[in-house]
Formats: sequence, C-alpha cells, structure tokens
Amino acid sequence: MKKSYYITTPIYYVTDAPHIGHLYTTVAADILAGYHRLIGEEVWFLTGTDEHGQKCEKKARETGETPQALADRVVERYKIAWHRYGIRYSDFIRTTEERHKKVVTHYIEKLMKTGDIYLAEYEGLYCVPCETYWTETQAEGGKCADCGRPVEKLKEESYFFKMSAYEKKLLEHLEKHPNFIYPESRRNEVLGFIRQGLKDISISRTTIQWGIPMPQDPGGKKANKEHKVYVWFDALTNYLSALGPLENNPKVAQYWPNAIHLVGKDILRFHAVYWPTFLMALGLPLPKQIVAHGWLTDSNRKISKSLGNAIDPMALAEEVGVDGMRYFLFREFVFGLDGEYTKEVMIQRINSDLANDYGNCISRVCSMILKYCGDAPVAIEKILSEPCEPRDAVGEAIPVFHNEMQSYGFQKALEAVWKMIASVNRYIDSQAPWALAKSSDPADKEKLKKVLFQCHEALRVASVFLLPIIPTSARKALKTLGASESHSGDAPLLQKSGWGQGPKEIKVEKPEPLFPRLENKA
RNA sequence: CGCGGGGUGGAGCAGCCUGGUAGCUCGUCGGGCUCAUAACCCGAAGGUCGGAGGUUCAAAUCCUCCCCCCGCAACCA
Repeated sequence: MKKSYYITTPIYYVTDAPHIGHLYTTVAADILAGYHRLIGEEVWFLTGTDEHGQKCEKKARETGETPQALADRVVERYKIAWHRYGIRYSDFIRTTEERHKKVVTHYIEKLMKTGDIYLAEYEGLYCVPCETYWTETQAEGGKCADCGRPVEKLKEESYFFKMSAYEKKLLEHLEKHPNFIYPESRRNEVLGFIRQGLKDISISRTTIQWGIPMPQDPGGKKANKEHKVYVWFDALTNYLSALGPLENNPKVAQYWPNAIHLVGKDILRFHAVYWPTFLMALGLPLPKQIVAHGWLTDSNRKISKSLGNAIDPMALAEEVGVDGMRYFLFREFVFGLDGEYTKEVMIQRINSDLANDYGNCISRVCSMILKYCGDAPVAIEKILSEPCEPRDAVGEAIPVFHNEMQSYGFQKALEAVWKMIASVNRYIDSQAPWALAKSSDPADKEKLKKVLFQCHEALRVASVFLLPIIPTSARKALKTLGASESHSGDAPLLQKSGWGQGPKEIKVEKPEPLFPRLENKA
C-alpha cells in the first residue's frame, strides 16, 4: 500500500491580503506536497482561511461591509495568489463553510457532555475602546497594550476548556514522540511552557457576534445566549473538519494519522499545546508532527501587514518570477530560523544560481549539442554506462537530497542539486568540447558526443529533482533537454531520477533563456 | 536568578551536541576559456570565531562569569 502524507498550512486571517509570510508557509507546504507525490506517496494538502473573530468584525466595520462580504472578497485574493504561484492544494477550507461549522459545534457539544467544557467567569484587564482583554504583563502600568488608554478589571461569563487536565498526558506524548515538534529548539520551548503548568482556557466570547454560536450546555447552568466559540478552537478544528465526518470516513482514516501541520513560530503554542489537548479531550489521535518555521525579517523585525512592511507576493511574481521567488525562499533561508529578507540578496541569489549556474548551463549544453551533433535524436544508453565526473556528482547528491527533503533541510537539498550543476559547468571547462569539435580525429568526435550527453544527463537529473521546488521552470528545462517524459507518471523521483533512467534517445530543443537575468535596481 | 535564540573574514550563514589544519554562498582582486543568458572555470587577499577566566597536550567547539542583540512570558492568526 502506498504511504499517505497529509500536509497543512495554517488558515490565514482574512483581514488583509496575502503577504510574503503567508507565501513562505504555503510554498513550503507545496514543495513538501510535491516532493512526496514525486516519491510516490498519496498526498493530501490543505490550506484555507480563518474568517471568524473580532478582528474580522472590526475590519468589516472599517470597510463598511458585512464580515461575510469581507471574507468573500479577501479569500479570492488568496486563491488568486496561490494559483499564481502554482500551489497545488487538494482542498481549501473556509471556516465560514457549513461543513466546518457543523464539526466545530459537534466537538463543543461533545466536550460539554464530558465536562471538559464548563461555564465559569473570566476575569481580566479589559480595554473598552479596543474590546480586548490583556494580561497583567501585556497591560503594563494598567494601560492598554494597543491604544495606551487605561484598562479596567472586568468579569465576563465564559466557557472554559479543562486544559489543565491534560498537562501530564501531553508531556508524556511529547516525551514518547520526540519528533512531535520540529525543530528541537521549538520543542524545548513548548516543553518549558507546559512545565510551567497548564491553566484552563476560556474558549468562548460574548464580546463578538461574528463567530460560531456556542451550543446550549446540555447539563450545566443556563448560559448567556451570546457566547461565540473562541477563534482558536474554531480555527484549529479546520484540520479535521476539512476531511469530513469522523465516522466511517476513509479519508480521515488514511490521512489524519499522517497529519503534519506547518506553522509559523508565532502560532506554535496553539498548535503544540491547545490543539493536542483539545484532541485528547475528544478522544482523537494527535497529528504526527507540528513543524514550526522562522520568520522573514526586515531589519530584524517580522515582516507583516501590521508592521507596515508587508511585501505583496503578486508584485514579486511580476518582478522576479514565481519560480525565482520559490527558489529564493528555500535556498537562502534555513527553514526553522528567521532570515533577513532584502531585495538585493534576492536578486543576487536568483541571478547567480538560477540564471548563471542552472539556466545558462542548460543553454550551453543544448546549444553545443545542436551545434556539434546536429538535431537528429541521439542514442545515449551506451554513453551513460561509462563513469565520469558528472555521474559521480549525481551519485553523491541524490541521497543527500532525499535526506534533506525529508527533514526540512531545503537549503541543503538545493545545495546538493547545485553540486550536480557545478560539476557539469566544471566538466565542460575541463573537457573543452569546442576544442574537440575542431579536431579531425574521429575519436575526438566520439568523445565530444560522450561529454555533451554526460552533461545532459546530469542536467536532466537535476531538473527532475527541481520539480517540487520550481515546477514550471523544471518542466520547461526538461522539455528543452528533450526529456519531458521524465516528469510524467506518478513518481519520477523514484523511477527516473537516477543516472541513465531517462529516455534512451535524446533530441534537444533550441534553448531559450530559462531565467532571464534580473536588473538590480536598488 | 523567569524561559528561549543569537553574537564566526565586507555581507549572510555553517561548524559547537561527538574538542585536534576555521568551511560555504555572495562581494572584491588577479588569471583562463569562448560553447553559453558579459554567463562559465582556476587562483588570491581578507577572520585575536562578543569579552574575561578555567579544563586540556590541544577549544569557535567543554565549564564559569560578564557584555550586547532578538523573541516569548497564556487567550495575540
């Protein structure tokens, strides 16, 4: 039976258009999904939008629409952006959809019955104009962390989730499954947090209208009808609600035990603490892994809309290209750590690696093949049976690539691919095909052909490996190389990525620049 | 004593767990080649590895103290 792989992104808040941070996570998920498809696994890739909560309500008031209209409008921008970037998600969930709301309500009802959700009073420091509760540390000096106006102590009726009851069980799970949270540094952070002790958390709000109504507590006290489900409970549930009903659902059985949640480090706690305890209370298995990545920073600050330094993915796609962007994000930064984003470095990286090393190499090899060997198909089986430097380079790079791709080492995986490419550029130089072409010795003619197709083969393999990362360009490269069949079928990385596993006969096309060099206008 | 991450040639990073010629990418300088998207290849310069002590035959790497930067500190997608 085929292995199954379920990857999710967080669902994005619809208060604003997508920015580079959303893009980063979503492309990461797409690369992982693509890679796992290429090694022959069955993949389910979920993304979507979080559309409830106070911020949406507030934003809608500002723009003079209903929250639903706001959501409907902004969700389109996400879909357009993901389409532009070639994101191949299997499903896109919106928390305002019936299928989602039904599941949330069902879970809450279940937890009310078991007593994991109970009615009590929430007391906190409240800023009336901002309609927000703050903690003691947040509201320093009794002032609202947002607007600076004084906060007041307020009590509110609220439903609570008995998170404290699951502290021990969660710790046990983390100890039993050391890979549950990746990377390890984040795992330690979470462990530290849990060891401070878990308190029960408030999971309903009466201060908002725009949310899923709390169902009536069957056994407990009669509650205020105005309660809405806390957005985090609502939002986290999407990972399961999107798969459909729990009972007798083959999709749940197949994918849920293999779930991997990709998240930014800022929302790790909700995924690594809240979500697992909700699931435990519901008697459901936990996801397989929570993977937290770092932030892109601008002068060491998080890039985000609220800081006013957001970068529009659509503009970037125009400027440096979709694949340029996809490549840059995962070659330049260590996944899991913060990375400083600058335009100069981005352009440098794309020009140097994609245009100069990779694109140009395809160009020079295909040009020479056409120029020196003509445009008739060439049988290459025998040529590829011989040892040569590019072949060695490919042999070394393949296991490294797989290893790194399976442990979120995108940067190192790409480095491995570029070692193949570098070996080709070096080999061309050392073998000087142009000199062989001038020779009248028939042995040199044979050698010329051999050298060129050895280079060709290394580039074919490199391109197959690049399919998950830069799908459009890698496909184009394979077409130019006359090996487009290498990317068809279910699992090219297993069946066609080895030396000599491509077509037996090659007819290259006239190369067009794959990645035009970018102007560095500062 | 709240918790965590970080301080390595001009820039960005790896190496630290499992001590032993300080590595990579870009940039700079010099050379080579001409097939290619003025791309490619070779070579060179450039570092007291935040500071001070300690362990050791030997420390960027282990220990102690200190300085600086950045997050988090529960209801913030």
